[in-house]
Amino acid sequence: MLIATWNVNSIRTRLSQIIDWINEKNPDILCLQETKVMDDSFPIEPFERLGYSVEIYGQKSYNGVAIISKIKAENTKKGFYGCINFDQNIEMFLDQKRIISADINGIKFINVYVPNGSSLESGKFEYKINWLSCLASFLDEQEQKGELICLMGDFNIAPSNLDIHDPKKYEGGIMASEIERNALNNVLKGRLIDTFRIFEKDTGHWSWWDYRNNAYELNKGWRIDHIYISNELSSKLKSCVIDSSPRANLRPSDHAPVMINLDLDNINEEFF
DNA sequence: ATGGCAGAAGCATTCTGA
Repeated sequence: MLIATWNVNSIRTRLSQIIDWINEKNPDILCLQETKVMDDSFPIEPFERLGYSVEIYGQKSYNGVAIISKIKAENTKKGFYGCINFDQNIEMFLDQKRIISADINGIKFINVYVPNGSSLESGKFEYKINWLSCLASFLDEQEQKGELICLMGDFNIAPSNLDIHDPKKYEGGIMASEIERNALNNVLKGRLIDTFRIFEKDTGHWSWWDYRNNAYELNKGWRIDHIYISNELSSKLKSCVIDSSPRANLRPSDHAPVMINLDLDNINEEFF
């Protein structure tokens, strides 16, 4: 089962590139971020023609997430719905459409677009840390229910300095601060593993390159798009790759898709 | 410290992103 995540930076601008990529890779599940469109304007038909069903949670201009899947998703939840462990006011998170989750093949897929945070001094940074705290509560609830998890998306955090092309320049700053890394680790809590790092221990692998300063041509990137899975699924994990090729397209997204291969053939016998 | 590049909204320019 091929499972992918891709921040496409506008579904409408990137539609033909996404369709081309689906035809090439044939993913079973594709989670999108930054669709930047309201639900009634989301181009569902091109995906349905290819045999996919589509779950969307969008808004005008900003944010927006979607789950495209061959097997129809069930129990779709949009936003921090049912976040009973969270003692803060979640009202502040309702206007930004950044999380959608659904059950497919006995696994809860959680697709996130984590706020960028702008800079450590910004109010947006506080929002980012609070948002991650709410995500941690959301994950706690799933764990209490015994769910098998695949948490994926654009996290806007480089988990370590190996994930930054120039750590001396950027460490401690936005996307590379201890505060953000601690907040991310509080989501993962050792129960979720970074699938990319199972296969690749070295630096030099990026999922995002700034549009500016010729960053892609100079290969000055960051690894901020991640796929995490429950420890219990680790024996099913066959690969994790970043496909940087779409970043070389004309009018590309600034992010590249990340994809795992999960062998779920016998999962029902094993877990249920 | 700032801007650089890109997309959306909407029609000049601003806001936002990372």
